[in-house]
Amino acid sequence: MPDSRIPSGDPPSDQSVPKVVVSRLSLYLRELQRLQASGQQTISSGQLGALLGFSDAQVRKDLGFFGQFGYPGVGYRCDELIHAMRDILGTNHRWPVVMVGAGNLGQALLGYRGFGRQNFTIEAAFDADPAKVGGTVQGLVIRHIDDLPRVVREKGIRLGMIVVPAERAQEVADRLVAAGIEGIVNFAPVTLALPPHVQTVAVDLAIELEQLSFAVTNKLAKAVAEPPPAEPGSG
Amino acid sequence: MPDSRIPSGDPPSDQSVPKVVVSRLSLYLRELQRLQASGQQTISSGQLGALLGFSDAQVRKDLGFFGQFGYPGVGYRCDELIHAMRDILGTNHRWPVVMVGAGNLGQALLGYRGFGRQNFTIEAAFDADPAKVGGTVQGLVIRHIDDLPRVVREKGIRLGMIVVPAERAQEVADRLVAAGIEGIVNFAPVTLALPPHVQTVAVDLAIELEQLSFAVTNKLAKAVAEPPPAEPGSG
DNA sequence: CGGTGTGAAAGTTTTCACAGCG
DNA sequence: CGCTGTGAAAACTTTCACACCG
Repeated sequence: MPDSRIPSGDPPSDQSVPKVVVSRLSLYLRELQRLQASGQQTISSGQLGALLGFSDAQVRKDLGFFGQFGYPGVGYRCDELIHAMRDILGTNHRWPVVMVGAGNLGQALLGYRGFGRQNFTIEAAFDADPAKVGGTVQGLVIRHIDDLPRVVREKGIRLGMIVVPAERAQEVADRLVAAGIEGIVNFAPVTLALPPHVQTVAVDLAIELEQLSFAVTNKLAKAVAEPPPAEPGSG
Repeated sequence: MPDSRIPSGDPPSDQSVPKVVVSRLSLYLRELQRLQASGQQTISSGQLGALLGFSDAQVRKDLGFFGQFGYPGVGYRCDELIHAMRDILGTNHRWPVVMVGAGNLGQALLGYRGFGRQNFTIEAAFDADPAKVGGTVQGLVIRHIDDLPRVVREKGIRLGMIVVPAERAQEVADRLVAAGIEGIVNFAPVTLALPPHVQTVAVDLAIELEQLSFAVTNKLAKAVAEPPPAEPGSG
């Protein structure tokens, strides 16, 4: 991997943006939405950073990749910044998603309300097990995986989630790619081999615990993210 | 965040190890276990890297943080390296884990077989909902969250998972910390405020899709250079 | 040979520090 | 004033390249 950057054709910059910046963008957005819901109108880079354990400079630098959104002496207007960030991340429009694998985890994901809040909808769910096909989960009929190409085409779906056992994940990935899917979230604990034009994000639940195991074992000192209001005057 | 490094008191090095190295370690381990299961005895840094999209030098450098594991001209012996990596990550011994939140996702996690393979066991599950407490999910009785401190103490549990709605996550985190938990995997879409000695790993399912949305959107934007729209801020 | 381990170089990301603005 | 936006410096991570090994 020569580079962790991303080609970008965005108006405010023709430069590439580091992946880690985009991941922080999602955190900023999540925090901003919470602030907005609690009625806050504006926020400074320092405040936003403190909530997430980042420095003020980091917040400003990250946003600077995409344009100028702030007001000197004031900070950022929550509503404006939320709209801008959703434009950047692409979540101002709805994303229909297909899911393959209607086991335990897949069924739970079908019921997860958090996707809708960010404009993602699981439009169709698939499985290869005849015992599951035709059944209804969370109001959605499970379809046979052979229907995947037709559904993807008819509904113009670009994103997919893989929630099948490790042994079947590569095969499912191949079918998603063949059906025209452009991005995959992979919950199976394997690394997928995919053509370079297909984007992936991997989530391995056991690895998350493993990272924690290391951290706890090595008693990592965390120098960050202590936002409770115990600190009176920060000046 | 002044530093993403980790103080380590390990024998082979008293140097600190970047977090990103530890995350790759988990990927190496996962791949090695797959190779071992398929009967492969040894593997070179180049082969292992190719399976994961990393360079040979990266693999060697990463391993080099922890010691010398290879044989020049041969590569690494899968069984030896697996054992060494599990020692480093701390998964050569069993980790009992508590889970708080027995909703859709929590119940699915109780049934997830992947944890056991890496030596994690969900020993107890908790909820605050009286309708759920006392019920059995995946063979485990759901307990009331008030029992948390006692169970954590009696079973010597150090890790916890938060699988409750966003609004309740901080309160649950506080209770986990009060009970003596040292590391938390947080599935709720909020950033937790925690004392620095408590480790966290965050998994936000909507954010994973959001990252994909960005990647897919910007990969396709090629020769589309439009004039910058008038920005509000201090331009 | 084919491969590891590792300094040194190259490249990337974060922090610093300050001009400038409302 | 308080805060943004941003070059420049510092810190960190990855890649290179090569001595050395079986």
